[in-house]
Amino acid sequence: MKLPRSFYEQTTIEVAKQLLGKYLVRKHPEGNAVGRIVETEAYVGPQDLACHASKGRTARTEVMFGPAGRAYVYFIYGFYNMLNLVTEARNYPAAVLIRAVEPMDGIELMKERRKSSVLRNLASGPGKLCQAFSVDRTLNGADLSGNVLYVEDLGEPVPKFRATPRIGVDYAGKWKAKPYRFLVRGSEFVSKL
DNA sequence: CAAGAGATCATCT
DNA sequence: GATGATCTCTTGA
Repeated sequence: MKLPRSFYEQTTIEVAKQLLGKYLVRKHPEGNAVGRIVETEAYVGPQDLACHASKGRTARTEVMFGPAGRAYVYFIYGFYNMLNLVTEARNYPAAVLIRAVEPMDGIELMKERRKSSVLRNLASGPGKLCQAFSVDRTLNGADLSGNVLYVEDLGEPVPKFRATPRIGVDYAGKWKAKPYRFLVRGSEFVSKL
């Protein structure tokens, strides 16, 4: 079943952990894409210096202040989109970054979009994943209870995982060391160990 | 292989 | 005007 809004209203850390092993589904006219989530990061609120919303409420961060269960997609480094899922209560800005998935369905389409035939290289990183799944800013604010982008729960238990500091947030002071990155143990589809 | 640079633009100062 | 929740390619050992 499709994860309901109430799922995303849990604490961000909890959502980030529980998303592991669930299935990210992207419906698209070209064809659908499905991947098993193997890596996430939690951005836990306004006090978290790694979280964009720590800079305040702006046009860009507005979505994170909205209700849980929507997509927060932003563009970075002039090249890449990042896909996040908004968590917690309205007016509390927090989200989970989807960092990597294991391709399950729509693999040919992903290979085309990524211009790579190496399975492990299709969605093993937040920028790659967005390319493979054709996620861009037109999906910013998209409701995850809709039929374009959502997460499917097949009732499987959350796989064994481990936690590390988040990637690429050296500027975040004491927050950079927090173990808010979660990876499925043993998966070869994560962005890096 | 590991390390480093370059690409390129929306967003905020 | 600076900078970033990245990726890819090149370099050199």
